[in-house]
Amino acid sequence: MLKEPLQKPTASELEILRVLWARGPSTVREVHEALSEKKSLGYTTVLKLLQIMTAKGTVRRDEGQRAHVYEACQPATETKRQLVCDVLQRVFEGSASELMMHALEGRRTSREELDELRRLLDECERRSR
Amino acid sequence: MLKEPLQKPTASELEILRVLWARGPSTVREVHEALSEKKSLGYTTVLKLLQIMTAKGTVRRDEGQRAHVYEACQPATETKRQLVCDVLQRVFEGSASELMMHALEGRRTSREELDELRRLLDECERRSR
DNA sequence: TATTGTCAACGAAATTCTTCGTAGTATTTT
DNA sequence: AAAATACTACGAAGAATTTCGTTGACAATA
Repeated sequence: MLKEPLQKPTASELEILRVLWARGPSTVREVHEALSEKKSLGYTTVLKLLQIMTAKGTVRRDEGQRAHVYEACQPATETKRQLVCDVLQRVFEGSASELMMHALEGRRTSREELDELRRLLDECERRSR
Repeated sequence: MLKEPLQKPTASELEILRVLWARGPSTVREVHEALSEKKSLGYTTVLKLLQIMTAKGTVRRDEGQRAHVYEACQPATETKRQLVCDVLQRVFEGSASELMMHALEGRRTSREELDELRRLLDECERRSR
């Protein structure tokens, strides 16, 4: 059953995806070790999650070696886009500026970040013209 | 048990909150009718959700009338900030510009929206200086 | 007042998520 | 080869979510 990855990853799945994005293709052990630095989590828990994600089509695996190597099916940027679009719709009715407003509010934003944001707007504008 | 609303609302709870934010204090019937325009949902489902949310401290209710009147405990802006901060951390490791990048990507952004975004950045900068 | 309609409370089923324990198999070390 | 180690598969328990049906109280109406 190869389903399109229309469904967004759950909280736990996202944590695993982040490891895979950061490390690239990894074994269960490697993912488990990476996650263990942040929180206590059983090895088989990670294994099970990866098996579920494989079934969902979120990740694929290379069974060539005894320790299967897992890899995200979608590029990080695509999944991130999907996740942000989801809140954009569900919380802000599609208004990017409202989203931005709440993102900037309640946190100090560095000079660099502000510059970067401006650069993004410039680019977006150039592209739309 | 009055718990601080540290927990983020679930998907269904958010839908209800959005109605309460838009309408202001409302009865179960009113919330149900508002939601019914978008999707089919039983009356008691909405009632139950509101009862759960009351228990969690997400909403409070006025039992003065036979039809209780529900109201969000937190202002919309506070909950929205919380939700966006959550993805900001969970998905983008706190980088607002990365969040923005993915939000702008994959959708046409209107001139007005861009202007508004620029205005937000100006304001943010002014405030931080 | 008898009937009909409205409402809250409760329980509970169905689903999804999260987390592991156990068992079995393959590999490596003694 | 025997023992220890590393892995996958499977099942399942527990928690959280979502969705209603049913019941009983109250109110409006005929």
